[in-house]
Amino acid sequence: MTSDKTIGRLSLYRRMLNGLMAEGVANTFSHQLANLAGVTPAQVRRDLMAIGYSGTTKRGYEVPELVDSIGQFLDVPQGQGVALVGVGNLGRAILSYFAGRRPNLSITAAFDNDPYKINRVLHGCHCYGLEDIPRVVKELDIRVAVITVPAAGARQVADMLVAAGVRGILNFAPIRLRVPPHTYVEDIDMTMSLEKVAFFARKGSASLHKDFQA
Amino acid sequence: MTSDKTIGRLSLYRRMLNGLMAEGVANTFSHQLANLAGVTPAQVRRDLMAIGYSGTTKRGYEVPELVDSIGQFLDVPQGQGVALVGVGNLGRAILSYFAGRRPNLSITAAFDNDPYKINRVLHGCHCYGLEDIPRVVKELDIRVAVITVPAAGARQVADMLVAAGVRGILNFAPIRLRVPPHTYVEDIDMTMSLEKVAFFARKGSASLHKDFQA
DNA sequence: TAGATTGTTAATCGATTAACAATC
DNA sequence: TAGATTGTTAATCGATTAACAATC
Repeated sequence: MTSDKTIGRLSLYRRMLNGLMAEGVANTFSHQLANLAGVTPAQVRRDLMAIGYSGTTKRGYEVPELVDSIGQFLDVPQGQGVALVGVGNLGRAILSYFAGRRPNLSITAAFDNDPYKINRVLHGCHCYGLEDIPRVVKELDIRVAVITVPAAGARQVADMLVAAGVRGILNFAPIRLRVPPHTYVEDIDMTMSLEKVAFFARKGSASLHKDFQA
Repeated sequence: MTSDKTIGRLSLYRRMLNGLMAEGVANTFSHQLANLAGVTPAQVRRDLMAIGYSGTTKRGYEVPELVDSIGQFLDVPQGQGVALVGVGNLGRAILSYFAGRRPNLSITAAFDNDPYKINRVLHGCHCYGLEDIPRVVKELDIRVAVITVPAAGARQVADMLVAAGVRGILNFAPIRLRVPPHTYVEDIDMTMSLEKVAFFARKGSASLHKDFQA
């Protein structure tokens, strides 16, 4: 019963811990990790408790062990393939963004309906036609997809992906996808986000970011 | 005391209403709008109540009037300028994404430290050097910025923007910015989002998207 | 009127925070 | 031990939902 938000924070914690490891830090305390991730120490402890990792009162949390524990909890056992549909400006930017970033979670197939893009390799990723979605998704056993097509085509693409076996979608199209139960959709709505920022920039709301501890 | 989430939903409602207007629909009911936006009818009514727009029991909400009301609530009186810092793959994709989309909220200045990009025009937007941030932000009276630089440079960029007068930041860098109070930061963390999707795709969580009403 | 809808309050739900005993 | 930290429960907080009177 791990919540959506908990999973997001675990992803953050791991990133911070990787940063600490790179600096050669061997152990950390909940308040240090909390400060890096921007949450409360109690939150950190609750989240780590949820994945069954225990610290000690002396040293807190062992950084390499904790990274490992989070990985065991979050990651697919063997590297998960990801599909990206819609190789426009945004799609290409995302291909490049994820290229070689997380070997465990890399985009392994791209799809577009532009004949000039089909059968080319972009950022190390082969581009197929949309009609190849059923075949390629099944062949590569892809369960996760990113949708970066315009709103008008997003629903049809989502239907094809789900029919081919995709169970999680990161959706950049500004439209609500209709998916069957047990299919997870995460929306990134850049227009909505920018409008929110503009609103609060004008209204002077309190910061979303809590103040840091000195 | 309008919450973060309410503002986001208002942005969604407006988009749905614009779609309805394009179809020539003159009035709508809370349950119809709720179905389009993926929230409950009660939620829609509460949100619209918050901006002071009233429907009638006979016709529900007048679409054009409501679009206007939301605009008056959300939008800056005269078009707000937006700065974008970091004209890499992602930055260029976002420039293109917002180019001409919302005339009321368009990116009016881009910044990068690459000499090959400086003084060029990309997607209709002039690119300046990072050192021009203080001057240009003040000259154009920019209050909103998008950060698409790598994590290593994001904090420094945010500090420059805030010092120059920016009060809202849409941050794509995977790092927590440290901003003074009354500065609003909205993070879009694509790596975290994709990890969440991969997790729930594997674990088979219930869909984030509630089932639609038939 | 009857029926559907709105505006608004009360109840519910879930997540976060605060508090504190247990531990080293 | 004393002091700082962890694990865990209880209290709090805020947002969402349910319920219902008022309205046309």
